[in-house]
Amino acid sequence: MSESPEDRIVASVIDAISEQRLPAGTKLGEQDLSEVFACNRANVRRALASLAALHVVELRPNRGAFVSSPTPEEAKDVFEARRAIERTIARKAAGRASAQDITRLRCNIAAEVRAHEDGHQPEELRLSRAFHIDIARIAGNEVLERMLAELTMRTTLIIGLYGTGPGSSCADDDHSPIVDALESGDAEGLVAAMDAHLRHLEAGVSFSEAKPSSSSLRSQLLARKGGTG
Amino acid sequence: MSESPEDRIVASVIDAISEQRLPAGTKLGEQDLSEVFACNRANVRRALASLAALHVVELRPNRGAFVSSPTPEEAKDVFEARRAIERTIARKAAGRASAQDITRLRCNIAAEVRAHEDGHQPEELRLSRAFHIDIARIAGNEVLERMLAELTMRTTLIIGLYGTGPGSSCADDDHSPIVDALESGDAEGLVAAMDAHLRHLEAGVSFSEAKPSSSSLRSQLLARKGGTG
DNA sequence: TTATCCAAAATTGTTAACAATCCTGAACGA
DNA sequence: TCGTTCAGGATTGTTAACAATTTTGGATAA
Repeated sequence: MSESPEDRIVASVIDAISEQRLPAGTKLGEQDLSEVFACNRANVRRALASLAALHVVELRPNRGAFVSSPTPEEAKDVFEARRAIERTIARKAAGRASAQDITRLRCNIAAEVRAHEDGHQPEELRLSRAFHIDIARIAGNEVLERMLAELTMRTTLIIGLYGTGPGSSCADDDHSPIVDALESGDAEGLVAAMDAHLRHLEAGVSFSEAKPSSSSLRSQLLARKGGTG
Repeated sequence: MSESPEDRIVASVIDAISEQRLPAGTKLGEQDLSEVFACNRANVRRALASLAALHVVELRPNRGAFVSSPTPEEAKDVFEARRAIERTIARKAAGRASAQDITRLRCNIAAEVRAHEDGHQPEELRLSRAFHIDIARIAGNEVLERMLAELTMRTTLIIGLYGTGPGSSCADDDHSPIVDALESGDAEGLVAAMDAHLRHLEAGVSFSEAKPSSSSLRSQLLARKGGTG
């Protein structure tokens, strides 16, 4: 334990965004955050600076911090960068996955299917992200893993802003062929499966419409913390 | 104008590291920074949080902030990630460079050669980094560009820590073939030239030795600012 | 000499108060 | 009705003082 308040804020906000509890554009007031996380404003401000450096948050001087709203341009760049990163990760992860890794990934997919059938989209999104990050961990490059973590989070924001229909997120079981290729050690097959999956994901967004949104910050952030206090 | 103190600190520290004025492990004291940049400690602390999020700095609780010291493992990961990013950038930049871009890049190379002949290594390093980032800008993907900016900075730290000999940094004119391929629009040739360059760069480091270092923070940071005031 | 201890100095971490800016909403006039 | 103006409240930005921790340097003893 003994995690600094700053780290807790950063992790919680990223988690909340990754599960679409915090939509793009949400204002992150300093007072609110300091109350939710039981710390002083100085810590909040440092956390917001970190989040801004990670492109999670936009800081507007004298206005406050807002969850980033990727532009269509930015969204295109994020997808392209993600394809490049995931290709590299896939090629490296092939032939390096243990039986235990495969089991864990299949278990993750099962949970995804369950969440999908239950119509529990936030959980499904969280699991999908965990799936990709797990593969990055198997690849064994922490720098790439961290980059992917950032890009998947931004992808979630993009889908929340420009996604067409709830089913297109990660629903159709693109993940199974990925694990199959990973298990058989077929590097090029894995790269192809991953690329197809990402292009499928990208096809599910349309930049013609933008969804404005507002939400009550407090409840969205508290969802993942012990809310009894 | 009208740049926040925090942004100035972040930019200055990154610049200083990119020119090897600030070696790995240098302590960045809050008092020192607040005096150098004429601002209060709150701003310094926020800037350090941002720098930590960018892996420029390590924060040790109750100890302070230190310029990151990449481990050999991390160095390997950074090189690998950089190859992946630069390949993608190169493929995209090919066939998209204007005549003006080519001229600017050749001009940059000329300046690099001059700096090299003058034995002015910091300037050479700065120009080499600018060269790569310029190509990223030509590629037109800001996300990849920002990632490369971070990776090149970390590369500089790695070379400073583990580089063998001053000549191996970027000296041999690997950059000219890159511009040639870029000019002729030969995407695969460009990728190959870039990859060869990066592997050449990577060959210039050895993890058997680590160079301890210390430096006087103030002078290193002030070098790039107007020191007359 | 070398190791240990301890007080003083320096540095980081926290807090609260104050200043500056922005947002809200009602009063006012065209 | 519609747009403007302008206090009042809320929020962000700044500052200084204080607390907690680490580092430093010398005194002491083996």
